[in-house]
Amino acid sequence: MQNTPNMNVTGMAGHLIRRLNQLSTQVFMHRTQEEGFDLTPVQFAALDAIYANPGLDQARIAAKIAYDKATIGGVIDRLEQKGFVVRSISKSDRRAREVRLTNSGRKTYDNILPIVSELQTEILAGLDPKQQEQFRNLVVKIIHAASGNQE
Amino acid sequence: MQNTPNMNVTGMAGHLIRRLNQLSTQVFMHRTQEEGFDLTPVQFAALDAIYANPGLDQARIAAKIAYDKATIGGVIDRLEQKGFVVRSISKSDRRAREVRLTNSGRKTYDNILPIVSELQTEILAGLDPKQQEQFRNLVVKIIHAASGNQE
DNA sequence: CATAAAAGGTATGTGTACATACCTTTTATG
DNA sequence: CATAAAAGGTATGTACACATACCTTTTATG
Repeated sequence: MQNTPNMNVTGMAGHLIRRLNQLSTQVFMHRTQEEGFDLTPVQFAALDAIYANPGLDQARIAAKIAYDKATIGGVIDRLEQKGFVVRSISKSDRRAREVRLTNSGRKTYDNILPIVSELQTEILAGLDPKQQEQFRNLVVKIIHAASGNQE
Repeated sequence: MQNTPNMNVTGMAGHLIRRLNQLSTQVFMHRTQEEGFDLTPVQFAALDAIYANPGLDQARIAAKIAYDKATIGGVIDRLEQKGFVVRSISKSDRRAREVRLTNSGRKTYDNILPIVSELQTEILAGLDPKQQEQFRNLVVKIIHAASGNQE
């Protein structure tokens, strides 16, 4: 299946990637809801970044998980509504909002993390362990090539 | 990088896939806009499905490109506003809306297809041709495993 | 053939995703 | 040190993405 001008759209990388993302999101939502959680993949990613870096401001959170600052604003809004984080104005920079987990947020994160870790394998269920490893390596290579980036 | 409970979120499959999709969408939008087109990846996918199957109804289009019928409704709305497609009530089933390309839609599709084909390689720029092939094969395997599906 | 179930679409609501514009605050520059 | 440029956030607008509810029409079943 070469990427010639004759290739069907459904065989193109972009289309396959979109479907992969659909699949990934669906597995995440179904599995976590089954366990009684109410978090989206993005909300979980933000929670993770804040857990690892208490007091991080929104711009830094956005950069860490590769998001637009406008998007992250809304995500933090919803995490705040759910009582998982609190925002406070930074003393060193009055423009910045520092974000921290509440006890509820920390507890939720601790409880959901093993489930999220586990469901990663479910997303890649079509691949054996060696292929899963291969897949991850290829994706990391693609992402790194596309942007001089962080992690 | 095994997927252990200790794995960082940014190394998890779900997160990598989300970033891949971001990248893919960005390349699509930037390249096609550079060439003067105003189409999203989803709009292009719909256009392709209609091009290949004139008179297809919305439910069938949605199934072909793996979308929710509610989402496809909006996508077709916008393609109609741009003058690329027309909708008509099916004679054999008055619930169904048959969708067809206009001359403008056909011309736009013909002109944008080579650009979209080309940009697929740009998305996977970090991989050599053999790895790109490997990547596509792995993704197809994942998607097929996740759903008894069409193509 | 009457009625229930199913299917095609639209409407509504939530949540990304991001561009652009805007306001405030900070930093850089002359 | 005044002012411009840059950075942090919010607001607004467009476009997915999908769940749920709802209406209409078709199909299945007794």
